[in-house]
Amino acid sequence: MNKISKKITIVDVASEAQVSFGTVSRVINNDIHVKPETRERVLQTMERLNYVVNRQAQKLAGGRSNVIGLLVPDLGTGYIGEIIRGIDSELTLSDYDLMLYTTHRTASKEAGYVFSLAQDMVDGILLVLPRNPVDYTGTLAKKKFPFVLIDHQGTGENCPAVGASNWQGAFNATDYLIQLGHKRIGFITGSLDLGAAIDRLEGYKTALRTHHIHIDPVLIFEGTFEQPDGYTGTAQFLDLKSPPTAIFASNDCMAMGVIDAVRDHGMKIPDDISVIGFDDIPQASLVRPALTTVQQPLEQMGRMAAQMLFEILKNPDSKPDRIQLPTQLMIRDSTAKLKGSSG
Amino acid sequence: MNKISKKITIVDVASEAQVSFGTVSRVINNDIHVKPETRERVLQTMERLNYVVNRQAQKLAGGRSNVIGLLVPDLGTGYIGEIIRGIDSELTLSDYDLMLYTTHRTASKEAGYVFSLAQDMVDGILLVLPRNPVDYTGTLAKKKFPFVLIDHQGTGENCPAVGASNWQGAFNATDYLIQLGHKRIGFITGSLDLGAAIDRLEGYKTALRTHHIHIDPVLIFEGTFEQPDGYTGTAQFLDLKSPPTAIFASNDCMAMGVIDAVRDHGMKIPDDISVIGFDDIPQASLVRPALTTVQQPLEQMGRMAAQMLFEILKNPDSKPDRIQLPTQLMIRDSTAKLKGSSG
DNA sequence: TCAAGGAATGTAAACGCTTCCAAATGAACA
DNA sequence: TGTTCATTTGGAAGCGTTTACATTCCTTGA
Repeated sequence: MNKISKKITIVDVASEAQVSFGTVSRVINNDIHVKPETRERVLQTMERLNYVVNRQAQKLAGGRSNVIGLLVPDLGTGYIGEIIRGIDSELTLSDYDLMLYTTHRTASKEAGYVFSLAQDMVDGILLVLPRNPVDYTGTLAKKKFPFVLIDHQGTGENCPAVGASNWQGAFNATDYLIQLGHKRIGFITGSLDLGAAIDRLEGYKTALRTHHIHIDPVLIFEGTFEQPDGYTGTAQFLDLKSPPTAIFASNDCMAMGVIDAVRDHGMKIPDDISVIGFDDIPQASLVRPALTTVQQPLEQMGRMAAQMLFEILKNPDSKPDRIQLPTQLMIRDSTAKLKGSSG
Repeated sequence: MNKISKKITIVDVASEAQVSFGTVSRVINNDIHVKPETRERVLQTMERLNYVVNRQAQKLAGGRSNVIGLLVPDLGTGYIGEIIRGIDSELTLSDYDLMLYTTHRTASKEAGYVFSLAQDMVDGILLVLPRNPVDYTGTLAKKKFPFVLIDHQGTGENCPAVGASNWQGAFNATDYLIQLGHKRIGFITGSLDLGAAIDRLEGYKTALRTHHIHIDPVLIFEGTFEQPDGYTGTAQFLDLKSPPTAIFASNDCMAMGVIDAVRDHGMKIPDDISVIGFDDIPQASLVRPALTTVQQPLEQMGRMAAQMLFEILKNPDSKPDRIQLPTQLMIRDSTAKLKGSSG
């Protein structure tokens, strides 16, 4: 109620509660060595004074800051948005706050800079898809800085990571198309420097092999996970003498490009051509026709990653864990039985 | 190259560069009183030692932290995502980092708590759409804490804010429908505790009045900006004896609900009924038929807000500015001339 | 040649906390 | 009653900065 409410510190709380500031600090940190009634008195005083701990000072003095960092490549696609939601929902249950770094933003500076910066801001860090994960994880592991990789790309290192079963997802999707009678299936890859992209490609290939279908290199277009790749690849496919009857894009963004290209060619989905994506971003169920896609549990991945990080923070010596969440084929309206197929 | 690369501080830099740490601090802060050659030497030493300033300590010692906060209600709709992208792109050009707070996450605790927390973490804060802006802005203004409101709701206060011309956007959209020959136009409102929602409703009403069209209360459905409202409202409209021939939803999310409801009623868009949304979220151009909507420059709003905040940070006494960005009608495929209309 | 004054640099104190060690208190036992 | 040991509390040092003030150095003009 004072004119200018000056900042309340542990010293203020201490003098109000008739204890030393050391004791107040102990209360804050749930130290055992405080008499219950003293603790209670201090807590009440903190309440009454609207005391809020200064995390800067906490961290500076060698404690935790109760802030975790999230490093993402960009905010473009909704893909990240889903992951953030998962993280956020986990944060709700904890006492942590979130610091957001986008790598494109700091691409100019070296990765090391970001980390140095992050390291004394946050207690741990969550990493989404840095294109070149080598430096990142190496640096962090060396410094024993707590981190978890999201949608990891399987660098040799043995570090905590949560990902999805990309291989299985791609296999199932391809298999499903084959069940529908499709034999010529175009595939648009993601950035092949990413483990996830490779796994998807392999899943596709394996499904074809399993059904003894020839893997035609002409039907594989190398993309980069960006929407235009879907368009370009599809345009290329449709110019073939023997074009595919179905197209499997390595993510939903590219699938949107595929849809546009198909439409621009005057063909109809799914009547003339079936389309499958990967990720199940929010848009996927909204476009018309609704996109059949492989659901990647993005939100859950974010949630799990946050959980894992908290676990590591709590118990720094826990051994690195690698979690793989199942993907699920979401059958919607962009796929159909091949016309004239007996399948 | 050392085994354990211990943290480099200004003291290390100072001793390496043969100056006192005070001088190093001066270099960091671009203080005039440093001999150019000394400055150069210090800068080179910092470079060589990979020195990175500790922002915790900076802030603690009374300086800035070079971190700004962003307080958003949630991460649901892509609406926020667009805004964040704008902010982020502005951040790229600056030396600031971003702290993300979601209010739902802290709803349990009082708003004051979040602010106390934020205030000593960040230099300034960007606010998106807190449902009850009163407390927030009041508290902040009183403490003279730098902040900018995004997509503001016009509380009486005179505080820095960037918004969009909701009224004009709604007017134009309604006017356009009328030009197409529509006379019975359903309107689904947003949460009417928000200024933006009210402005949109008023724009709609004014357009009708301007064309001497009766404002039928039956054609106004009160929603909350959530997708299901669009569905419910539309279902209700279509059950009317004299149903609307066009529906204007106060945001794109609800428009998606409208589309679903129309489809479920076995009617076609835009042949049987025209639909307009508001916001132009990324999905809008992706759904089929592509949604005609009022483009709200979300990314630009984020960008402007960040700019304003930086400006305030640089010059704390600059007078509060209220920016209103123009909205734009994006005509796509969900609207058409009224059948049998001579318009 | 010397004093005066400004430019450049050094230094102590403070920011709000944690942590470690020392001091005080109290309980249990002989 | 005194001793011992565990529990609880107090207080100093330090985290990496900024800032205000003190000091040193160099110019300049008489």
